[in-house]
Amino acid sequence: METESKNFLAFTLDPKSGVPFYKQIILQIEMAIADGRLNCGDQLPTVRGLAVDLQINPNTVARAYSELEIRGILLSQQGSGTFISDKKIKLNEIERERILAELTRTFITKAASYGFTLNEIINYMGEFENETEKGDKENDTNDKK
Amino acid sequence: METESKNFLAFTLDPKSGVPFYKQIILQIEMAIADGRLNCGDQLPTVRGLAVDLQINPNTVARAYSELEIRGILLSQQGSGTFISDKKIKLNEIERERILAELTRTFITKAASYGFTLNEIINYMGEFENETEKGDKENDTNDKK
Amino acid sequence: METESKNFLAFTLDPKSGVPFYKQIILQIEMAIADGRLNCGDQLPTVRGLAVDLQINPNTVARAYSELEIRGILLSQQGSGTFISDKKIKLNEIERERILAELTRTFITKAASYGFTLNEIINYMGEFENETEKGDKENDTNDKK
Amino acid sequence: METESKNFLAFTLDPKSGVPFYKQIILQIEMAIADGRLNCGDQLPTVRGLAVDLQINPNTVARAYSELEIRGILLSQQGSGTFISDKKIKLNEIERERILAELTRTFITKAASYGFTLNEIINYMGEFENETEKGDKENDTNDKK
DNA sequence: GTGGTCTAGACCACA
DNA sequence: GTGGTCTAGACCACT
Repeated sequence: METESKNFLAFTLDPKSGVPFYKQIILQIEMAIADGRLNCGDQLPTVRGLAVDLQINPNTVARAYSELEIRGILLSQQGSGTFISDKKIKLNEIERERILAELTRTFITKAASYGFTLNEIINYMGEFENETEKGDKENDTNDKK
Repeated sequence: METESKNFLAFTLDPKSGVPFYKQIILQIEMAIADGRLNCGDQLPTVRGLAVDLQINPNTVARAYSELEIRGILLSQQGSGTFISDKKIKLNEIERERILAELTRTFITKAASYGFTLNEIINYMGEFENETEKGDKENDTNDKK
Repeated sequence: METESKNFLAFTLDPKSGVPFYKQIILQIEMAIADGRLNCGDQLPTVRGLAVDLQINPNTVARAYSELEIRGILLSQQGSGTFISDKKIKLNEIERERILAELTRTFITKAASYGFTLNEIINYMGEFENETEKGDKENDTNDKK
Repeated sequence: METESKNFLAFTLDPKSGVPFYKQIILQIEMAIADGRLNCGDQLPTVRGLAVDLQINPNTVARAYSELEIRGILLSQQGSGTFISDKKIKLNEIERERILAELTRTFITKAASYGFTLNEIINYMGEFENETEKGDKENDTNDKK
């Protein structure tokens, strides 16, 4: 359950997380706006298209979009699509950290259940970073041409 | 809504959080295992005892214990109590590495959907580690005096 | 106390067996998966529907489904229903063999404690296979006419 | 949780089976008498000894023994121990098959949850038999000297 | 409509 | 004393 749109925006849904699908979509759109991956005027995937990509009920996508529209974050224009409005998202650091903490906690306890210690996990993440840096540089090179 | 056992194991419930009671109990047990406050063979509070302490229905505690038992983390025995399972994870190094890689990849992908960068994640995990260490040191200090 | 779904999936409960209702449901779902009557993505009867059919409390059905969900065999989604999980087991051949060997060894040791010989076990498994085949053929015949 | 006595009698307890410990012990003693591994006059392990071996409460072993004594299958003699009586065990084939069916069903559904098919399992058991035959012959040779 | 959570209270079986 | 099972019924949230 993962999809990548034109705008380097990847939605992922986790059915096991307990968080309802529509809330997962809302959160990911908000975060994308907050950190600049989505900007004022950008078009969002269509309700139907995103529903197909994520293999969920279109009503669920519609609910996420409509809630964001009510809050003034999205603008739906009949016939042309759904767009990011100019309203600023005020995602305070506390909220951001709460989400990261939740994801991290889940990850650590799951790894711990396989017998990995906190130290082991962090060390591995360090190696992971190094490997990925190499990959990133290669990508950078490709982008520059 | 708070209770403290002999081993510095305190359960607290936050009714306002929106997180179901039984999940809050599960999370606290998982974290206690992950950071070593609970170890193989340790006995947990009794279902009824914890229910009284937390002022909730015994069924709710039983549900939390039961989920952890299904997942192989606890072992309940009629008449004697509920204990941390001593499941020995027999994995060779290659399999261990493969599992950790898989868990990490999934975690990072999911975090990326919310706009967190790899650097941000690793930094946070560092803080995460420090917090746990701090807690341990405070306990050590208290214990020694 | 018997119900039959569209796909030749019949649940029956035996109150005299001493086996808890929720476990009887679990066993029947497991067997239906093992012999192919239930496949990835198939929807199960609704909690309330099955409860009415079996004339038991919906909580009892929910408990059975919930245990199977925790074990990763089912996936429940609020508002849409309960489905057979499409978990893809990614194991290479070596790991597969290791797991089967481990399971088999444990099974044979346990059976030996009850005085069953390896030959006896293998013969029984043969009959077990034949029974399932017979059932399948009967269904095939019924389907074709 | 496994122990082997002098009489080629191995007790195994499965805490996850749901069958109470005392019943597992009773069943295994009955089966051992029925198939000749235990004979009239044979001494059983002491209550304490078996409890230590199986890492369970002595009361549990005592309960199993006392239930068998009430049924005339065991005889306890103050100060000397517990012995098999001359009472015949009438374990009909139906009961025996029921136990084997239960063990087999559990084994098969567990293996199925790892993606093994019934055929695959049975084939593997065949190979397993061949390997073990070799081992048995070696043992036979050793025994003859 | 679907499943999820929680309560209250009963009864059973094991150690 | 311990945990296990089941019911009845309420209320909530998601699709």
